[in-house]
Amino acid sequence: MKSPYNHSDYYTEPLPRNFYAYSAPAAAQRLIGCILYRQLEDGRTASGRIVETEAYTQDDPACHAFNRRTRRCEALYGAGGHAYVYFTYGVHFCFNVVCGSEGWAEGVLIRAVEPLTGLEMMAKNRGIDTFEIQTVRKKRLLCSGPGKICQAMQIDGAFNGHDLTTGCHLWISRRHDDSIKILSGVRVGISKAKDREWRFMLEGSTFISK
DNA sequence: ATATCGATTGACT
DNA sequence: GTCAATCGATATA
Repeated sequence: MKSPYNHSDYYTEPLPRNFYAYSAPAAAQRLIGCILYRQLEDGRTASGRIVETEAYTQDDPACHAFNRRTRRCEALYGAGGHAYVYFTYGVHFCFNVVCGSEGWAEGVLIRAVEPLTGLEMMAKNRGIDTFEIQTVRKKRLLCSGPGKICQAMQIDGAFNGHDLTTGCHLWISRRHDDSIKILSGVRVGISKAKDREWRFMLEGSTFISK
């Protein structure tokens, strides 16, 4: 029952590889406002606007790839435009967009998304009553955190290394509005390099984490 | 082999 | 505000 997604629309087609060929802090800002798409095997889709990101680089003490090249963070060393998905706290998955060039680890953690379509599916995945997400306040519960996004959009370890430029299963499309403003701040939940202001947020969004 | 802790979340005081 | 859940990756020996 698979229904291919319609990529003829300028706004829904996946961003090309070169979109990601920037260092993480730059890529993290480029990704604000872009649309994250998830299509399940059965054809159902969910999407949301990326409103919060964080940058991590190989020479950054807070990065998983800081000490050495390990099995877990191998995907971070790939070419830009791939996914790095890891499991943390024994409970949650977190989704990163690999950026920069192959051989140098850089990634952007997607921390919060404004739900746009597929809200019922996301609510079900999050264990939230579909009737309740009518209000903005309840919509926030769907994707206002990296673990929540993965649970809502069914992103798990199987997506580690996934190519985001193919437009299949999981991809990102361009920003619709270029007049947005981006706020920055310190990253959340880390113990090293706390001072770097590598967290970026869409100004005015009510769908930020925390 | 064993110990520690984490790019989090939700429940509870 | 505090804290448990829960497990794999990593560090240390």
